[in-house]
Amino acid sequence: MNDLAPTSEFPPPSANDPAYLRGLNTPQREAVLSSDGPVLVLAGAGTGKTAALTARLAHLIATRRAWPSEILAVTFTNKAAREMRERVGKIIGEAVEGMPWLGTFHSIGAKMLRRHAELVGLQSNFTIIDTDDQLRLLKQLIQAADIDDKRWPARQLAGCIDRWKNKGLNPHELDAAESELYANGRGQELYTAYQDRLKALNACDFGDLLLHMLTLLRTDRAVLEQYQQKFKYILVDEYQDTNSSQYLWLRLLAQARKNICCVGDDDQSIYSWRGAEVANILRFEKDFPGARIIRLEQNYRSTPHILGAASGLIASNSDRLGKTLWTEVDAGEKVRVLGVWDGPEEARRIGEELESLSRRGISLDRTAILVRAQFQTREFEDRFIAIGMPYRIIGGFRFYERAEIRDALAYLRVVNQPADDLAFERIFNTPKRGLGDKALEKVHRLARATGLPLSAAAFQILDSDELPARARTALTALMRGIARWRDLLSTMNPADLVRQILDESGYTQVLQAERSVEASGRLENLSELARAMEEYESLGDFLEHVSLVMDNEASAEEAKVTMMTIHGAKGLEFEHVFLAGWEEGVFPSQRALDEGGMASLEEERRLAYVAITRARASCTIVHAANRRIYGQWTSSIPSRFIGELPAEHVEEESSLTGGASLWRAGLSERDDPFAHLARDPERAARRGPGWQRAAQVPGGFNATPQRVAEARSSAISLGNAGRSDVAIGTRVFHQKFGYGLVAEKEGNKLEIDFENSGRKRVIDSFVSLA
DNA sequence: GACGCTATGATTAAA
DNA sequence: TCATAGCGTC
Repeated sequence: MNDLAPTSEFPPPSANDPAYLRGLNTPQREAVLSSDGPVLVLAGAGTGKTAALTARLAHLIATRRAWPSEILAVTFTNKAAREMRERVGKIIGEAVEGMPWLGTFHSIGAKMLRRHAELVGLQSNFTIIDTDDQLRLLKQLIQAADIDDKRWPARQLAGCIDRWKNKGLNPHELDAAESELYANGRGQELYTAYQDRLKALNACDFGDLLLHMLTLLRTDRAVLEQYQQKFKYILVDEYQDTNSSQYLWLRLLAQARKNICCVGDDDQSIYSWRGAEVANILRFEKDFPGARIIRLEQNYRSTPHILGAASGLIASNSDRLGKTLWTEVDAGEKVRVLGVWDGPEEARRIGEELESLSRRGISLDRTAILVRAQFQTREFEDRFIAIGMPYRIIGGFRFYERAEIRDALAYLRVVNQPADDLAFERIFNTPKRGLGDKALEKVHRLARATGLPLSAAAFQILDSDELPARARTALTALMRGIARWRDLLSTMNPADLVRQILDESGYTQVLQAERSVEASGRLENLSELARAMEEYESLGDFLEHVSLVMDNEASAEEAKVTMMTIHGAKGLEFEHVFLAGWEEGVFPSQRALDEGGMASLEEERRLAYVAITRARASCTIVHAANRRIYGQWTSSIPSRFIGELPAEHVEEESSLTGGASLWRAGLSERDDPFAHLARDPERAARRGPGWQRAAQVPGGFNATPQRVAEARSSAISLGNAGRSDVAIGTRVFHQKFGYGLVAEKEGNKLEIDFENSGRKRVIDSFVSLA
């Protein structure tokens, strides 16, 4: 147990203590006051980690050890960053405004990268593409490489690339085994092509924000030293979630001064599947010899039974740094384990419990239902709609992922960054303006032939007869718009600009004409977007913000029960928590077990630990004997995690004859709840990784990066000299118009007298010598 | 180019 | 079961 005696080297609490130290316990004080040298704070769930962290920041600034601008403080989510900024602001006041380096790994990476973009072959106004753009781009590359995208889906390649970037590997640094992960060893080739393409588009994906910076810090001594000098103190939240790339990045930055403080909890590491390495936390002492390790173990959140149940469960894991959570609170309910017949009953029972809590005057805002996977929320939705139980589901679509928002952003991106081909493709025929695949293909061909971005090629193609009259009219209107909007960019504020764009592009009109509830919701979202933009001075600022930060704030009107995944609940707490679907196959997830074996089981167990420790006053675990999975009724057995809860902290209840304890005794791992899948050989065959093996058609893809070209805002020729093998009088052939003689030549634009179609204006890259 | 059918596959998720 | 992506037809 902890004692109240102060650590000898630090002064004991006194009345003269600055405000930020008051109310902290001994280890928390230690975490705040041990400002110099490497420190690892192992902070258990609910142990006042954020309080200690913010106090530490305040302490560094108050004691003049560093200016706010000399502290690097990184978090994983915007929410955490915002919260820290707010709390530090409360302590140190205005000075928090001067903390430019408090943010997420990605926002800080982006900020640094914009300063040094040219060193990695980008311009500082590079676009940050999201996963949607990424997939479309990869799809194109996969097709260009003649790979069957059925066998080797773009998603999978995206997953590999993500993985490589998480590990800090550039394309040339992949070994054969990594490259083997995609298309029989063509992973490296595709990764290279992808990176080249991104550079040509003057774009980055999320992983690049870290990887490019890491590469720079590794290879450019001047840049590294600059930042090592700048950051006197480094602070890292949720250290157990760092991936290799982030780890290496931190280690380089911290190497000079070694004033690094990492806060984390190995028991709450639940993101290994997205590249997090618990090993980072385990090897901290090796990386920074003499590091001070501080444990925060006093829990201010949960009752002893809840802590006891959670601690007992996590004790089954191996390789823990080990912490013993304790609390001064001494009363409280046991964790309740409830066995029900099936999914609908689970929803019914939890609904009743919530109603009863509500009747006892407990706000539904303080309750939550946590699930392993999003699909489990459906059962509850059905029930709650029926009984009128107010609920909110966290997760799913975010604001900027909505189609209309992405469309609007695509317009802005094209205006802001002419080389953004992905955005241009998106708006090309949105709203529908009669420009189909054929027209896009033409523009593509010209862009490829000239090395211009799509929007520049589109301007050019208007001066020719390549497009049918209708398409040309439509494209002319679009391009005139783009030119106009680009002109307005410097004079008009971004909010007004987006309104004008939506208006003039016909986007608003189409939605207004629809007159559906959906459409009006979209219009609503778009005006919300414009409103959000009013805070920004330049479009560039806004786009940076939106790609990294924007998320939808939950509206707080009526009290509602919250439904979300356990992953989503990490870092949150609720008075009363319901944990649904604790059955083998659902939780622990069969899929995780199949893929990762023992390591995954332990991660699932940590997930269970996170789930239980979200609860302050009560925690109810529910398991159903029958559940419909993918439309098939499946009988299931209670999760092994239920059996691992220490009996003295648990109270069982069952609506079934025989009781839940019956199952607990005998049935453990022998039943496969997904056995029905195995009985259906055709379905089962599709589950295995066997389909990944297949011969690939070899094909060459030209990986040479295109040069990033600025498009002009008018349709004049870009000074292109045109082909030298074509002159007036040359006989040429054109796909659509046939044979003809060149009559006029101006740059790359030709006027040709065609034998059958008369005189036409065409662009030289569309003709061949006859 | 729009619509409708069929095949397919299906955690967790931040920036 | 259910959502979606891709394909084929009008």
